[in-house]
Amino acid sequence: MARVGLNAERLTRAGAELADEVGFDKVTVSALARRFGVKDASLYSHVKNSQDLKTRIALLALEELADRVAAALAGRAGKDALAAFANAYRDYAREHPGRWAAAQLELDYETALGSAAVRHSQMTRAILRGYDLAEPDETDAVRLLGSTFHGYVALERAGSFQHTPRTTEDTWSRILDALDALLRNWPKA
Amino acid sequence: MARVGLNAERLTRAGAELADEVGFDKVTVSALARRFGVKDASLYSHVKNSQDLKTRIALLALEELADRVAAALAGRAGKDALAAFANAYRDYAREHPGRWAAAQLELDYETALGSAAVRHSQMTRAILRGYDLAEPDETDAVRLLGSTFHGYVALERAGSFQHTPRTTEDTWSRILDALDALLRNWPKA
DNA sequence: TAAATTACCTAGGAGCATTAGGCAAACGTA
DNA sequence: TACGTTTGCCTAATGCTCCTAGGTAATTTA
Repeated sequence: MARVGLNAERLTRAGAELADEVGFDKVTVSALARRFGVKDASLYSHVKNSQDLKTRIALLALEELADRVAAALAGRAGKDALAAFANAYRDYAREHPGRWAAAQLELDYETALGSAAVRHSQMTRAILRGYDLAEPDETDAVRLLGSTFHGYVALERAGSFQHTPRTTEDTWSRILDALDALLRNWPKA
Repeated sequence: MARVGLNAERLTRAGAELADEVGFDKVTVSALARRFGVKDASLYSHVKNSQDLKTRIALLALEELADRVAAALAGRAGKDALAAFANAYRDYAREHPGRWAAAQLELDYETALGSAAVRHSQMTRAILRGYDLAEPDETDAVRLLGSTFHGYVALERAGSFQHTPRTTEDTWSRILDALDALLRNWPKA
C-alpha cells in the first residue's frame, strides 16, 4: 500500500490541471482519485467533500489570475494599463479554461472576502486612476469593466461569436479602444 | 397505473419551473420524475436523455427571452431601444434565474442556428440602427453590448457587486448612459 | 523501539442516468 | 362493441459518483 503522498494542495493543483484538460464541471472526486491511482474514499482525509475541492481550485485560480494581472499591470497607466489588465485576463482564460471556469464559482461571502477576488477589484480600481473619475462614477466604471471583460470571455469561449466572420481578436482590440474612449469621456450624471 | 400525460413539452416547461425554483444545475431527470410522481425511466420515452432535457429547457428560455425583448423593442429607437433591450434582458434573468442560466447552456452549432439565439443577435443589431455605425464597427458594437449585458447580469446574480455600497440599479442605469454615449461617439479605427 | 499518528483501504449506502423488457390503458377501426 | 395496435408508464438491473464508518499498515515521534 505504498503511500502516494496526497494532501490538499496536491489535490487542488491536480484538480486544476484536470479542469483545464476536461472542463471544470468534469472535475470529480472519482476522477481525481483515479488520476492518483487511489480509491475515492482516500481523498476525504484531505478535502471535506466535492464542494470543498472545487472551492479550493477556484481560490487557486483566483490567486494565479490576480498574480498575472498584477504582473501585467506593473508600471503601466491609462490605456496601457487597461489593455494589460484585459489581455492578462483573457489570456489566462485561453490558456487555462478550466481554471478560469473555476474562478467563476460562486463563493460564499466569507470565502470571497478572504480570496484574491479582493485584489481583483482593487486592481480594477487602480486602472481607473489613469482616468479622471470621481465616485460613484468610479464604482460604476469598475463594474462596467468587470462585466464587459467577463462577458466577452464567457461568450467568446462559448462560441457565441463564431457565427460572424470578423475575428474575435480584432473586435477585442477595438472594444479596448472603445472602453478607453468611454473612460476618458465618461458622461455626466 | 393512471397515466399522467407526459410529453416532451410538459417536461420542458416543468423543467424550466424547477430550474427557477432550485437552480438549473439541480434540474435532473430524477427530480423531474419526482415532480410528476412517476419513475425516472418513464421520462426516457419523451426526452432522449438528461442532456436533451437541458437543451430543450435552454431553447425554451431563449424563445421566451427573445419574445420579451422583441416586445420591449417594438416602436423604440436609439437610447430608448438600448434601455428597453437591456432591461428586458436583465428583468428576465431576475424573474427567471433558472431559465436564464439555461439560456447560457452551450449549444452545438446546428442547434444554435435553429434556436432563438439568431433572433437575439438580429435584435441587437436592430438597436444599432439608431446609431451611425458601419461594418465592422457594428459587429464590434454588437459584441460589446452582448458581453456587457451578459457579464453584468452574471456578476450581479453571482453577488460580485455586493461588497460595494452603491446599488446595482444605479450603476445599471449609468452604464446604459455610458453605452449610449459610446455608441454615439464610437472611436475611429 | 514502542507508541501515536495518519495515509490509504474495504465495505457499503444513497442518488442520478440509462437501458431492456413487460403490462395495461388508450386509440383506431371494423 | 370487440379486437388489435400503439404507447405510456412500470419493474428490474447496471454503472457511476458522493460520502461515511471502521480497519490496517506505513510513517513519525518520543
